Amino acid sequence: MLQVMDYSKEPRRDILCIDVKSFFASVEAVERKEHPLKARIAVVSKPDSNGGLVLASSPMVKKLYGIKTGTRLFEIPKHARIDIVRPRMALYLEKNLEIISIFKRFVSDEDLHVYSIDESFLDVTQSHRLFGSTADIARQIQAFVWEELHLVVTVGIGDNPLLAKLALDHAAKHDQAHNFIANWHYEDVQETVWNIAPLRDFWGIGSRTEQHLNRLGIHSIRDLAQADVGKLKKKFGVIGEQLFFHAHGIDRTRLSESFVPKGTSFSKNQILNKDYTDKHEVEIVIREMAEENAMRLRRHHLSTGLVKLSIGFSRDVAERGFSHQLPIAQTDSSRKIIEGLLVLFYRHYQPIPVRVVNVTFGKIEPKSALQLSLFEPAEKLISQEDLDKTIDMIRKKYGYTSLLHASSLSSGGMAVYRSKLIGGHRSGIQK
DNA sequence: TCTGGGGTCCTAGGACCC
DNA sequence: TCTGGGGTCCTAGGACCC
Repeated sequence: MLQVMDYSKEPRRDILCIDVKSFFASVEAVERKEHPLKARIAVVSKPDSNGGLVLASSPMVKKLYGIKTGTRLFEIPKHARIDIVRPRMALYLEKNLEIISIFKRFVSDEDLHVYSIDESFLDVTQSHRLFGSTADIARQIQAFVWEELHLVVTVGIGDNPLLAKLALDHAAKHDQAHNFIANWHYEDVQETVWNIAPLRDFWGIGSRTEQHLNRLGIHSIRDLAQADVGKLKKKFGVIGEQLFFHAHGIDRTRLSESFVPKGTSFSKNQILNKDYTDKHEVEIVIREMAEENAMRLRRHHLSTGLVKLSIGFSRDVAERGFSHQLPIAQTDSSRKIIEGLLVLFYRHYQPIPVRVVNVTFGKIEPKSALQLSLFEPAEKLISQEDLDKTIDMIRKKYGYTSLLHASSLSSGGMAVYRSKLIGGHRSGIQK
């Protein structure tokens, strides 16, 4: 007996999920006046290190060498005729904005949800009178993006955001014959959604959840749709229930309601170029990362009330590392933030080689008036604040490298290197 | 010799309160 | 005399996404 859903009460919207084919690599191709589908480019996170990671590769590179996102640099054959390119995040961000401006010709702001640097959802239910059918709108967007930017976009169409996203990932991206557009609706779930394999390719299922499901005898999306919801809920909590409904193509998210940018945390993550055995060198890295993150706070007139520090140990040891957080008085002061992080660091430090450092600020709030602490004389507080602002101003004008704390100049310091990065990647902007 | 970086959400267990 | 119980908040860890 097949478990099938009654879709008559489910929302039916006209949702597009759009992404740019091999976005970073395609932008690089266009910059070189090449056709994005014919170019042979791989954008690699750290081209200088064998451990560098492919962030995007041209369709041709995928086809000829099987190189895709996540491939390591050392896995790329030496003889391969591929341009290995350093990421230019600032450039991609610019192109992203141009593409979004094209979307806005077709939908109002509330019906647009920018999901990532190269993926957006559009609810075009209200756009038909002006622009025609859903498929017409998809084709017009493709045409505009091609004419104006020479980029190829792929479009998934569905009754809700999930179906649109699945249509995009599992059909549109691979289907050049149909002009990179795919349409999935409730009626097609059994022939489309249920056939997605392996499990981990499904949105929301990673390798861990796949293993867990396998242990429960669930090996396909069809199996998942036939499973006992009660049991899933018991094993996975609310996620279990959600997985079950997703397997049936059900998703009640309304774009116009869901689009509430959270923005509650800022984080900096860094895999060090070697294992750090000297705790002072780790401290310096923490200071730098905190400083950069604090600059970001001040630039946006925000403050944090919670600092988190995660330390990952070297792969050579059995221990994994630790992660701790500490509430602090709402602040944007580098000094206070660093103080909190170092409390965490020295409270939990063990003499084990460190390879990964993560600094996160939580409880981010708009900065109101100057927040005075009861325990600190007001004058001292203000002067520290002025100092931070001055430092930021100079850095904004002359670049991060123009002002470094003395500690950053020792061998553990990577601030200079990192200053050339935006979002962890080279910005491509000359300082 | 091989470790990207920036996010969000969920959960279990403990502290604390009434 | 009693191993109460529920709510809320916090923390650490895990899992996922692009």
